[in-house]
Amino acid sequence: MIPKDLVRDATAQVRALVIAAIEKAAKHGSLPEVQPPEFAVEIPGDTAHGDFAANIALVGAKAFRMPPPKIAQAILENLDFDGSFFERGEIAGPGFLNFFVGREWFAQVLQSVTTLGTDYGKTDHGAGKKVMVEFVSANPTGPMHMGNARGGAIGDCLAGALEASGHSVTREFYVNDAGNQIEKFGISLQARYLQIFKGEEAVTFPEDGYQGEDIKELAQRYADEHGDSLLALSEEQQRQALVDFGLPTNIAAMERDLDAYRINYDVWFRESTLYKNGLVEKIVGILTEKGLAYEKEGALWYKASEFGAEKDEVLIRQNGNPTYFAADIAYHYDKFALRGFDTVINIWGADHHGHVARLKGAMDAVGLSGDKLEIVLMQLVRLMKDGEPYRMSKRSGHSTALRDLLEIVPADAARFFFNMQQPGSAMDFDLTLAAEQTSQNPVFYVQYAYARICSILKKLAGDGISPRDVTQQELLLLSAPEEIALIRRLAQLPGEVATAATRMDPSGLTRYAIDLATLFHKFYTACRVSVDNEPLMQARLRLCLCTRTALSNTLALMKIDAPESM
RNA sequence: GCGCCAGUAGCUCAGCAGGAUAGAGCAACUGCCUUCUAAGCAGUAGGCCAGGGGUUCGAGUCCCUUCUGGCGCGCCA
Repeated sequence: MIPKDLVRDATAQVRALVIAAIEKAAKHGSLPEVQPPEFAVEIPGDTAHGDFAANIALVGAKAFRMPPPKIAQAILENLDFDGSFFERGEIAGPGFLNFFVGREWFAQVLQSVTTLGTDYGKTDHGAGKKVMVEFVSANPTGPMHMGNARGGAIGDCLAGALEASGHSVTREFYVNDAGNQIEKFGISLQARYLQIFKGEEAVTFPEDGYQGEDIKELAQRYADEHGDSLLALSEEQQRQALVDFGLPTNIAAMERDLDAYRINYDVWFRESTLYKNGLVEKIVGILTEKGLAYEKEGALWYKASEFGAEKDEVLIRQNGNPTYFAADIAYHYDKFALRGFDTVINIWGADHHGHVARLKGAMDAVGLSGDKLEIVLMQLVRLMKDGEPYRMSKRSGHSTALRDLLEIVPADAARFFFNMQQPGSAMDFDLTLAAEQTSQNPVFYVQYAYARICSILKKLAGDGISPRDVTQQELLLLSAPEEIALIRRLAQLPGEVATAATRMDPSGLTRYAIDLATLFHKFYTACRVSVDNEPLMQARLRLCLCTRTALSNTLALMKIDAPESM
């Protein structure tokens, strides 16, 4: 049995050791016989405070009715480290119990990384739970913008973290190919199309139409391919033909752009199917049956305020058309009730936060559980160039398209940058930094560490030296502070991945990668791999290989390349 | 007006669900390449964690409040 996560194992051991010590102390009478409280075991920021620390004495002051240092003392005296990773403990600060692992633990970490290889970092935290991540879901009436770019990077990397931590993941794109906006799309295309043949002045562009150049381009493409054949048809037929042409064109373009961004979906779900298969109707029926719908001013309303929303919401408009909200309830009903997802995660722009409570409430209302719906809200992105806000689109006044971004910034850098911050914080995307291949660019910093490792291996191979199996005894030769610090961080990858999944925030992974790179660079500066002491050289070579594995696995999970040379 | 999110070094951000002296990177300054990639490393400097109250052994972290910024509050999506 190969340990997958030695940090988790050691943490569990600390817990068990402490509990056992408390019981023993209670028997001797040095601690009162009471139920010990919940306590935390964590990795101290300062390694002088041990490898792991427990705050039991601090949180237990009330329960034991003793001052923390005394509690810590009683526990410490009863700790039995036999057969554990640990060799000693001590009391520090206001009453922390600090634990120090034996050197064998570090050797075991390297053995674990070596054996697991590309699987290192993966855990079974998720226990095979079915999770959907729905992200980007950009409006198919136009090109994707920066918000979609950020959502794409976050969603895809989060999906990666969920997969690596043992979930069964489905990546999904919701295509809004129905409703009002498609109508608007139709009339906009129609106006542009007619303008081509009748002149711009002859046809007034609708007030609330889509102004973008992309609409003009689509109309032009239709005209190029089909000429003025639409002029003979009815207005409705004109719009229909243009939508039937424009929608697939736009969707194909999104698919292509996302593919260049390394995002590939398992499912492209069409909103229109919810109308075709009657699911929207069914939802309205369910709510009506439960007495949660009522008529007012010719519309059908749902009592959203009874399920945590600020106010009631319209399901069916006066004109008989269902609202977007009605379709969204049906869509999420489909996700949970019909397709059986245990958890559904939606990545939304922060401007949709008003929708969160009512959609969760609606899940409860139709007899499902709103708790299983997780919404990750991300703040908007501001593009910066040379320290100033920047618009690079030629289309005046409009937001920048994802495909324009990818022409300037490599997908590697974009995916990395969008995941350097938590989704919840507003982001300035520094184009200058992301596009330039300089030392300041964190992506290159990390990739450089990887390339450096590869370079060492190549150099040694050129000298006829190749890595061989190393014994635990030989791994114990790694004792420099830089070596120990690097191994300690290597050990944390499985936990980092699991945390990213649990918190639904992949940004810890980019920080981890940067950290690992830093620690490797420090090791590189302090310790030479190619030394006369053969066992030590092999141990260091092993450390290099393990670092390469951890870096590579971290980047691979985010679909970021790790180049062998730079 | 009501609601949501945020305010930490000059700039961009961390701070692990309350813990030990508040951390990185960039920018600035000083050092380190005859040996595995200097796209690197070491060091210096930089802070009333927006302000004010509270909760307790202990608060950047939790509660209240004020200020500032962003975003919502459609029979739009």
